[in-house]
Amino acid sequence: MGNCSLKKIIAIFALMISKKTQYGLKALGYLAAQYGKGPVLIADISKKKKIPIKFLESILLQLKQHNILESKKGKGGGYFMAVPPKTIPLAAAFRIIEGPIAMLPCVSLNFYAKCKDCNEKNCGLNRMMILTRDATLKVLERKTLYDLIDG
Amino acid sequence: MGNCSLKKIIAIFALMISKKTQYGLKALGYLAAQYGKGPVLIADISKKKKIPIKFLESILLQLKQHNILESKKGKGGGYFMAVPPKTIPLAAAFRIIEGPIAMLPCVSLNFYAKCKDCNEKNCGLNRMMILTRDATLKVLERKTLYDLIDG
DNA sequence: ATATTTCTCTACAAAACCGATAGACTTTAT
DNA sequence: ATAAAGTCTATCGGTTTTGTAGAGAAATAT
Repeated sequence: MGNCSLKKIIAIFALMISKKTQYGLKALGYLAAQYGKGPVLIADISKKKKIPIKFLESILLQLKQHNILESKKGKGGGYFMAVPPKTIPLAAAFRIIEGPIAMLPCVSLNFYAKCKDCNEKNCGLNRMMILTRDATLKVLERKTLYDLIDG
Repeated sequence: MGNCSLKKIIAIFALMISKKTQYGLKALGYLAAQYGKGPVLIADISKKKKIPIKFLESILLQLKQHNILESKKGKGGGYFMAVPPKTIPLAAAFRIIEGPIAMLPCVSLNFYAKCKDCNEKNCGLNRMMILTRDATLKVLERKTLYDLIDG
């Protein structure tokens, strides 16, 4: 049927960043706003930003393992930013949270693999994807976690 | 955290492009190159571009239903571009095959959906995603199917 | 008319992925 | 010792992606 429910429309978002990344960036924005004020409870972030707590836990942990966040256990503990928010480009957070799961090999420098059946020196698609990639990176490398702060 | 290499970031953005979109855009590049030369067999595109034929069929059909391609049945039939390749922005093809170009529903022009649990007037993430959306669109609206032609 | 060619439509299914949760474990403060 | 808080492992169900199979419909050639 031609009837497109909202749910269906959302479902066809293929280029959309994942829920995980949305959660992660929202959490980072929140922690950026609290920078210098001491540890923030996972439960607090979860509540304020409406993020499922166990899911959030794993995201924060991952960010800690990549040295964007630090944590403190036990009473009075929590998560907090390891460095000033302005020093972390958005691109860095994206890279950590989204992770290298799949890719278009022929536009990747790090996980590069030649397109089989395609000479990329010649490939129109390759050329176009590089252009859009660079346009996006130009933004995400310039903006930082500080820019994620609400308000 | 200063050492966020360009390489890894690139891998992440490449990962957002589905197989379907790769196939579709490659096929369009091929058909763009054959513009004005009459119908091209699905089987021919499949063979030349190494795309699974039944998968390709559905993609081409979808593009036809959105008036980017035309087809002709029977002997001497096949698929061909409905209009000159230069008149179709990449963004149009992208939206048909993959869906929205924005990375979040709440910043999408053509597939907008409101964030629940988030006042987007205030949302830092929303602001950043709008910036990236505009950067990407600037490329994809300017470039056309003609630019997908190999060589 | 009939056979052939070619696109069209419906159905299905394996595999991968995503979002989310449960529960036990470790570390820290008091 | 106890409670608070993050850490780790394991898993689950549902959705999406990728791809296949096969019958159907339309155009063309003979």
